[in-house]
Amino acid sequence: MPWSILKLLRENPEELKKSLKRRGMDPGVVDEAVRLDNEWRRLVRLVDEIRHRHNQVTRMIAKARDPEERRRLIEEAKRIIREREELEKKLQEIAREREKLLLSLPNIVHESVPDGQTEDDNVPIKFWGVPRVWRGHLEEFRRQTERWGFKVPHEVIDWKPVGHADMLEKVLALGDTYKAAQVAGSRFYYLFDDIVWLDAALLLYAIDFMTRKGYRLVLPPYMVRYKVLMGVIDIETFKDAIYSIKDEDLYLIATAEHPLAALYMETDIPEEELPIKLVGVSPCFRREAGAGNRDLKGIFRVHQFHKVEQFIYSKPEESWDMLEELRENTEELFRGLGIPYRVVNVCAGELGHVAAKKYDLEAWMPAQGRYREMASISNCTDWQSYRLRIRLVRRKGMVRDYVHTLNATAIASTRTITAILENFQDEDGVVTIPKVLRRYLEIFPRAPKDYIYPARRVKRE
RNA sequence: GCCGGGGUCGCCUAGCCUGGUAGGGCGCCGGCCUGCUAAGCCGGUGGGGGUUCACCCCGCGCGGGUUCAAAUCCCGCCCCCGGCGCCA
Repeated sequence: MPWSILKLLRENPEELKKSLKRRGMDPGVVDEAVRLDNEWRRLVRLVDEIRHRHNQVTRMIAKARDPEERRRLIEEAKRIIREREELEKKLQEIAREREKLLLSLPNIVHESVPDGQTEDDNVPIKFWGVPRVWRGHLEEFRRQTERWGFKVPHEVIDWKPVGHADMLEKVLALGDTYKAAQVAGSRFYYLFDDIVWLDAALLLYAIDFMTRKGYRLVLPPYMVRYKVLMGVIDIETFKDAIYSIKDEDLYLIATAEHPLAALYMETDIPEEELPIKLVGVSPCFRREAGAGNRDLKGIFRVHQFHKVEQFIYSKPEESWDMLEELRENTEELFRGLGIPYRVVNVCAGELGHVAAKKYDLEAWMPAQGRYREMASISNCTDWQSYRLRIRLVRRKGMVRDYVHTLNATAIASTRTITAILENFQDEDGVVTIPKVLRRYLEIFPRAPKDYIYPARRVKRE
């Protein structure tokens, strides 16, 4: 019984309740789960006993030579079956309920995760870069940094930067979300020319960086079966995020994490092969059903984008170090781009079912005067591997444990583009392209190299 | 999409026709033996329950059915291989 949640449920249900309370969930499900688990175990014992009796009689029939004896035993077997069927029905019912409830339980919150239920309760652990802060945002900026005791060096500017949505559509005129809305709906987009080059360059930058670190490059399926999704996300996320294919058991992936986690489903991994480090590249499709009217303008929150994703299968005892490695990778990528950011330790209530701990990397957005999520870095411990039956086999004693899975954004194209548009525009609307992207652009004659120029003059009041 | 062949306990494989406790090899784990290594010998090797080494149940791609009894017979689905068709 190596699954951490079941283990805790049986050995220390109070701890499990605490974890649920920290997530702002009803801890009552734990009592219900304990009750169902006990009842299930009781019924398993009963049913096993009857099956045993039936097996005994059945074996005697095979041996019986006397026809009268045989007839008598078959009658006896039939009688036992009638008795068995009733209990089996009950067991099946309880087993289903138990399974449903167990699979609905969220991951156990790690002790280093801060309390809290909203974004405001996330705790910044570090700031990097020298953010440009418009004079009108100064007070807001101080609140977002000093509240946590950080003194963040920043450059004060007197002109107000243009928001990423207006930069894209009005200043640069390289995106059209109105036409896209007509064609596909809101939260879709057409991108043109330099922005498309930028998208491609960002992906290559991340792929190059991650593969140099020894991560294996993977292009995964963009659609997966229902069974796979239930192995990697919870039912709520499924409803809010996942697009399905009509008349097929296929669903568009919301991130490469899903097919990467499933790459080893129903597999025993020898411990000497761990950690397995992958970098996936794929489009991501998200319904954003729970998003309401948030970020309706521009390309910050959209139904499709490209992402380079880091993924690690790890031994349980190494996963917390791996989480820090993934965080460092993502940070290095954003430092390379020169985008000022902070890293927050996401509070218990905002974690999502799957993760035991999660960091978000948030870029400073000079036009909004806020840090906004660019990347997220999670340790899912054995939550996914239990469901997908991914185990590691230890040589010593041939022990089977569940591996730990971790995932992290390397680069999500559209979001990173919004950060570039806001951070690297000058007063005239010219956008400077991060130097690290140059090598991925210079081989193409028509790609921009150093700057993206505005289509029209920036009007300021 | 059609026709044919196949999917067995980590890997390979026997058993299927003719229903009656799933056998062997490799690998691995533990032990014995042995100057060392190798070989050899013995036991173990999936999931679950349990009074935790007694024992029991389940497990032969998945799900149903027939039967006292299903790896074995029947039906549906998934996947793999070969052939045909279609196709960027």
